[in-house]
Amino acid sequence: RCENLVEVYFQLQKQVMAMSTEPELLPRLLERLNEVLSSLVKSSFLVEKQPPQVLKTQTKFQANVRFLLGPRLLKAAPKPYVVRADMVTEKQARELELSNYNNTLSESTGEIVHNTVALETNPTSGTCCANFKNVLLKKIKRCERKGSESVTEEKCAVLFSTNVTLTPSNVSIHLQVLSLPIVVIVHGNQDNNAKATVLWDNAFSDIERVPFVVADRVPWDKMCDTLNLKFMAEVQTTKGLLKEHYFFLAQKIFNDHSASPEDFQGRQVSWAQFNKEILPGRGFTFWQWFDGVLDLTKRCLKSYWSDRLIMGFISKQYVCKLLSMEPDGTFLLRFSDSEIGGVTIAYVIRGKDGSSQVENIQPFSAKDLSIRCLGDRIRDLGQLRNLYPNIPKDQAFGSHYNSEWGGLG
Amino acid sequence: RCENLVEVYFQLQKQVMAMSTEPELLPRLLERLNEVLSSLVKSSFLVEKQPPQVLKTQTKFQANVRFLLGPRLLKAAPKPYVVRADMVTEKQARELELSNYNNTLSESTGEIVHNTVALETNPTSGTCCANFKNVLLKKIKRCERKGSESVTEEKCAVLFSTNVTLTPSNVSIHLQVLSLPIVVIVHGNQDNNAKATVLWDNAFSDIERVPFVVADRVPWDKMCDTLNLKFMAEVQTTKGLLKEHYFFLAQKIFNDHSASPEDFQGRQVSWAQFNKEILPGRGFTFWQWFDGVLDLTKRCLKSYWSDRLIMGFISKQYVCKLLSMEPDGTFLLRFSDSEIGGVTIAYVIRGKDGSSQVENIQPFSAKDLSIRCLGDRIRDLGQLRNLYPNIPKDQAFGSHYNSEWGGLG
DNA sequence: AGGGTTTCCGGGAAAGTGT
DNA sequence: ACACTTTCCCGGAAACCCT
Repeated sequence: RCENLVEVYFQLQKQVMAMSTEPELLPRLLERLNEVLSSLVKSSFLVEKQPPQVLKTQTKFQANVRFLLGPRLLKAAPKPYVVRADMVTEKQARELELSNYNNTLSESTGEIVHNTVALETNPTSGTCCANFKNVLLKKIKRCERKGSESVTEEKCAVLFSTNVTLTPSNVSIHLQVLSLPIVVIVHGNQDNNAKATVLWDNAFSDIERVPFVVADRVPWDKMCDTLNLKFMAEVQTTKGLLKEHYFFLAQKIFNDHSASPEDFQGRQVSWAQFNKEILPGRGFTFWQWFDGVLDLTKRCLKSYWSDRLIMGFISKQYVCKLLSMEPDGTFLLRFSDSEIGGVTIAYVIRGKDGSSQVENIQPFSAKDLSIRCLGDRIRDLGQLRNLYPNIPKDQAFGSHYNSEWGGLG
Repeated sequence: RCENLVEVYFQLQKQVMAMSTEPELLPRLLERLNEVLSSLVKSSFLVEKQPPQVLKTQTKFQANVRFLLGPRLLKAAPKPYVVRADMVTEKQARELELSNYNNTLSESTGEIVHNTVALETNPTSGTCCANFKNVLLKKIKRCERKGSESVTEEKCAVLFSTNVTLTPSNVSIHLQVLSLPIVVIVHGNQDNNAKATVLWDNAFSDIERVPFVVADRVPWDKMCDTLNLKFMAEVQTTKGLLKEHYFFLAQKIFNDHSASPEDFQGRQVSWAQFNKEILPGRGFTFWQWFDGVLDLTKRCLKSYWSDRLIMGFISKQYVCKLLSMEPDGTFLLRFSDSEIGGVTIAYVIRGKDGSSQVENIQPFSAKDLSIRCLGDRIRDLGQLRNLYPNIPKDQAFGSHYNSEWGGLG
């Protein structure tokens, strides 16, 4: 608790003042003490509630900053101090960081409506906060972009700043703190790509860094962890991704279908592979596809996934190999490769002569599944008998059956 | 062409000036002439393109005012004159009218963005206009409303105003003109009711009136004409409403099922009956229902209506009487009474014993018909044979058949 | 509690912009 | 021509407001 540190400071100050026996040392000691105090005070000004890291213009959002030492150092403020929130570019953030937050901002990169809020000490909780509700970014001024950079790769931040005068010492001090990096969008169709930028940044940036540099390529292992955590967080499940899933994802993102799982271990994956390059023969990037899966699973398949009824991340070819050796009507579920946010059923038809043919049903989208849920659709399809490897479908999906046909236009 | 009048004025002025033989009369004559000029000039400032009479906040709209005498009287304007557009309440409009447009506006009842536009003379067309594109009403300040009045009954207007200095005489003059009355809405769900207010006002207001008074009740005959004109304009058809339709509508709006068509002729219908009172047992007013029919017909039934295949405005009871005397499979189309914007098929089933039963199919909405059109739906239904009175359905609807079953998820 | 009124905002459609 | 980016705006949902 940093308030204790302040107490230590004041005790030290007293001691130094008392120590008037060595007058030529005193000024230097005091100066040093003041520096320490200033740095301590500045670092106790924090963003308690971050603004959304994907921020849409013309859409209200919330944020909250807290001055930990406020209750101690602003005891009898004559008029309430006001905290400003301003949009700053990555470049501006970097300059601020370089100046050790001693510069002040010249101009912001986007107008925030209702961007000043009083810094108030709540007497009951003893916290000193400025609570931004109903803040709204009206318009964003984009930076110069070089080459293939898209606006959803551009990071900016909200700078919270205020001037306060500390009560006992009467020292005036300029407090500033940056939010986490933010990607500003103007329409929902940019949400995907903005999320990719934020995910990459959050996962792979060093804690101490020049804002907002981040590696351009990272070990595939780390990417796997990130995707796994994201999947579990987004879908709200405790069942994470498995080794075979990672293998499939590696094949997809590296577009390499000959390497072994071990080969992928040591590989590096680039930002371009993650969300710039179009997957061969598809109209979307790896992340756009993966995010589609996240969305579909979150919305319609959470319980199925958590019951491990969805193999999901597996290639059509491999499914074909697996199923062709199984009895008639064996099926499994995989995410569509060709369609964003689709899940498809693969099943085997085995002739009396022992010949086998693997069929893939036209993928279901979240919209389809909101009309009739997956369980019911599986029940409807007579050609499906056993979930791979060998679970009778009624046993596997029985608890997900919802309604007989009828009802629902 | 009022420019001629100006010429007459200038000639008169010259003559009067020349007529210095009677010096004591001169000042009075001149004064009178100036009055005439002023009134002439003022009345040549017109709204060429009216703003929408149902105006939604936060939605761009256009308008255009024209100063007919501009090209004649503003020949060498030093700097361009600017026309303002301001929202005024009905009360303010009335006060302006009373002052004969000599007052100036103190405050508007809603902020219009980009509300000043230059009054420019187009050299090629020789017109002097101020063209408001990209105007937008940001917010509306509602008036005090008494009792049961709804915001969609509130009329306001746009006041266009400017100050110009006439070139030859160097007289400065304040030009003002009001738009037609406007109902301001904030959401599409108010559109219905706003349209009712506007329709009533446009149809039943006197040309000369205090803004914006209008009768509270009007002869049913006039209402019929109005509904008919509205129907034809909205649906874009040359086939209007028929006597029997009016009779049915009268029964509905007056909630009187015993009166004869002649009885209704002389009746008065009130605004309340038109769009305030809820139809008994329904959740909507007469106009809301009628507007639903307009919308449905415009969007999905235009050609059917124009081919007179839709009886439409007819009561369930009367249909029952008609059909019960017809052979099996005789059907007709009527607008649903219970559902806004629905069309239903009534048909007769006749048993071998001669007994007959009239059935009504669940009404189709515009959404239903956009999925599969009415013609196809009639084709699908095997129990339908002949359109009342006696046209084989393939003959009546054949040209409206569109697709066999299949296609379309 | 319920209807009238307004705000919020997702997402389709179209316009604008750069290449 | 095309893809990226933004604006416009409909209409569902929720909040707000007034009984």
